[in-house]
Amino acid sequence: MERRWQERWIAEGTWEVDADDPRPPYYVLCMYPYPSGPAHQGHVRNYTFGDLNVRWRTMLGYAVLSPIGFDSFGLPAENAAIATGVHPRVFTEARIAELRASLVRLGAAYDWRREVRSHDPEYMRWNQVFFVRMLEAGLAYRASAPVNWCPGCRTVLANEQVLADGTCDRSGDLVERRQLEQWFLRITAYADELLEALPALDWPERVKVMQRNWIGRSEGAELSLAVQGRPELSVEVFTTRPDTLGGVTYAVLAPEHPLVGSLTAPAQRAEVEALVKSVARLSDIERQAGAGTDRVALAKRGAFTGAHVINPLTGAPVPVYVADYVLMGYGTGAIMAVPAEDQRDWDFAAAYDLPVVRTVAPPQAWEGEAYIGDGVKINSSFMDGMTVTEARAEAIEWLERTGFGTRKVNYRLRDWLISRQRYWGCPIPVVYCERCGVVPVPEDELPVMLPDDVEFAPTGEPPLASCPEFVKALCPRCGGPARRETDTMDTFVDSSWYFLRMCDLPQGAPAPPTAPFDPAAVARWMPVDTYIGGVTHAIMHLLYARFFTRVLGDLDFAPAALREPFGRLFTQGMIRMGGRAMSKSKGNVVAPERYFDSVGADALRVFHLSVGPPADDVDWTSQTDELIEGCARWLGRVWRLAVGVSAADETSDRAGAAPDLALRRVTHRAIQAVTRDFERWSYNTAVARLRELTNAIHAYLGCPEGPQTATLTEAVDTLLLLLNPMAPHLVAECWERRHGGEVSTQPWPVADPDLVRDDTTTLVVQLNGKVRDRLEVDPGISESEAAALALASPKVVERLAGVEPRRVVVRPPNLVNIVV
RNA sequence: GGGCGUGUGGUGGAAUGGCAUACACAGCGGACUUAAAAUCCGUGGCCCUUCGGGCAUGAGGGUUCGAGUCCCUCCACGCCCACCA
Repeated sequence: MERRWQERWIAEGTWEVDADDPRPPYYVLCMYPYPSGPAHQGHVRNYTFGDLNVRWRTMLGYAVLSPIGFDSFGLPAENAAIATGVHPRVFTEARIAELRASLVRLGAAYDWRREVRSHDPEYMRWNQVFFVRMLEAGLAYRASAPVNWCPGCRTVLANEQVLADGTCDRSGDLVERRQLEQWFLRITAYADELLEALPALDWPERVKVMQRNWIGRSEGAELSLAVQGRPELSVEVFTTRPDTLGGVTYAVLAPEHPLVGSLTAPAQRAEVEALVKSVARLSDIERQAGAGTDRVALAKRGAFTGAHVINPLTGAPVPVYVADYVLMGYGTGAIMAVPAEDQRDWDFAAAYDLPVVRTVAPPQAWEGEAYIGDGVKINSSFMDGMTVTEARAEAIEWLERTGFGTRKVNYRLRDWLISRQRYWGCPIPVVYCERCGVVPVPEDELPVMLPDDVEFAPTGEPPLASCPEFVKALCPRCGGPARRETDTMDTFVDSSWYFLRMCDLPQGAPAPPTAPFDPAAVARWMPVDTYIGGVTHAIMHLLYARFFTRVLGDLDFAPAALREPFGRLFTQGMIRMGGRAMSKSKGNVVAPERYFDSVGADALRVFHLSVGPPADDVDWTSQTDELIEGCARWLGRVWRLAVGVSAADETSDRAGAAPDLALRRVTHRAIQAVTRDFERWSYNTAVARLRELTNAIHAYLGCPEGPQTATLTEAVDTLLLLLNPMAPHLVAECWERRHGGEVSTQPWPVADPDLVRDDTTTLVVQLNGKVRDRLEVDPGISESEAAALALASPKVVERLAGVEPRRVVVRPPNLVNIVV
């Protein structure tokens, strides 16, 4: 039964919409999946929520754009090639076919003409065009940088792909640090805009907070510390507390800092070099192992350089140390240390016996060490007596006036490292010419395709380097011999603009397109109205996509006014089993296919909708199969009501009686409740309301007066319409049998306000906050009537026993609270 | 260490400051059946002497006529970030 509808929806193009559709546009999108094979429960959950929105918005009268695609580049395909020798393209396309089949079996409504696959040559071409244009615009650049090298994947990773414990988020190997020439995208140029646009987004607050923290804007000052006796040298430092200048008793360079060599005196050289060498060997996790107050560990990890810098406020020379608690990757890689007002500096100072000068008077009973709170400034020259806030502003002005420093905003956000030393990705379209240097491949020669004849086994060299025909190139500028770039792009580049491409018709467009997407189509559909995916993408994907959308607007590919790609974002919870995320790599997967075969896709969909709030995690337990069975049982009841209740059960010759009115009330209240629940992402309660409606219809069938056709038809039809976005196969079949035709474009039912309103309501009578009686009253009851009724209640009279109430709180028509 | 979130029956969960436990799963009882499955109906927090009461939303305070909901302290769990200067 489900298959028939799935085939029909595809054959008839039921879910295809075009840009000239007269209905108002609405764009529903689920994060496009990495094709790892047949769908897992996380996919089912995600695409069920998406499909519900597509079908519901369609019934509300929108032209709903519902595309799908596959994030088809990435490591697993390449690892499979290493393991089995199957080409990544062959492997990937087989996995896509499996996942696509699962999505079809789920009954999800897609416009398949818009399918995007990252590894399609046309998609690669535009990736590469964007890169070249960004290179021209100065938004892509090449730099030598300390990078995260994963020995298992034999590649460099983005900061975001290194987990908190210093391991690779894919292979779990301990990540090493290496210095390599890499390609970067200048996302930091957009840091402020990405930060400032956050508040206006209709996104979960915690995702916004994560983005805000990741961008990590902090205001302060950058200043130069003159090196004593070396007028040609100075140490640049960033601080958020310029007011604490008077407390600077030493300075610290990161071990990788370029000045370490020139500042270190001969007498200290051996010790400093030993420290630098030992730190270079450490992974991030080992480097952080002593973070906190472990002074023994700290004592091992710093060294005096022999040099001094001048404290600009006091004019006093202070020693310069090298220590690994200062990170080259943040700020300037050097700090002015204020032990009195920074706990890390305090710890280091204590370990190295360095002086502490307080510049903020701590509170009276202060027994702690560093004091970072507010207070009165001391030992701070012209700032003495000020508050910290005042002193901060004054200090910056003083720095700018004296030329020691400038106001500075610093970001935690780093530029986006996109180079990957892997095969199964989009090649970076540049060549290296002996004479001209870095030269982009001309746009009419794009895309640079991946050669098939390469060595996949890890060699330490990128796989593309193993193909001489690929590497050997002619310089587009001088025609001389050149070497082609052998790195490919981070796959997050692919996922940063696929939603724009989907506004067009990648699979149906007249070839060859002259643009990555039609700007008019983008203007019509974008931004995505409802974007649904896992919270795991809260930082990387969503931030990169926001950045890319802005860049493409600024480079005239997309409408310049389009800044934000995703207006409303919903992040669904994870599926867990045995306390851990359900995933293929952990081997705790319960495949959806077996439920498609047994209870059907509709029952599995309803399970995912009903099990709990969509944003919450779901625990897959021994009880889950019973819950899914329960969903299937309910759908069976609906089926029997819709197509099994014969005319003989109905009598149509009776005027509307009490049971009819009661059922009509339940029906119309269900419309109201389900509509509200859909708006607020509360699918579990929407299912509950529909089950109540089902129960009410059952009860109605058994009422003494007997069921009436009109009432019954309205209730069952409404049930079907409200259920359609959840269980579309069942409803499509029932609707066709009852009425003929397609249910998918039926209008969403509208509740009759007269039927939603009660003609009586329960008035709760409380005595000192405890419920003592319940009275059926008119909903329009007045305060005085309600109070009088409550006070007249026999149960109240008995308990009051003549005592005069001190106060009577009346909230008609729901509650009267009598206080004695 | 910082930030955010969660804690309600046997289980998943429901509840604009106003009837706590909707809806479901499991359980129990019944109808139908030779029997089972399926289906249908009923029951369903805990305690007390059943009438009727009393006590229950992680613990303890507070605000309020009234708190699962708001405020404070604490406990437990989860997630994100983390020598970020």
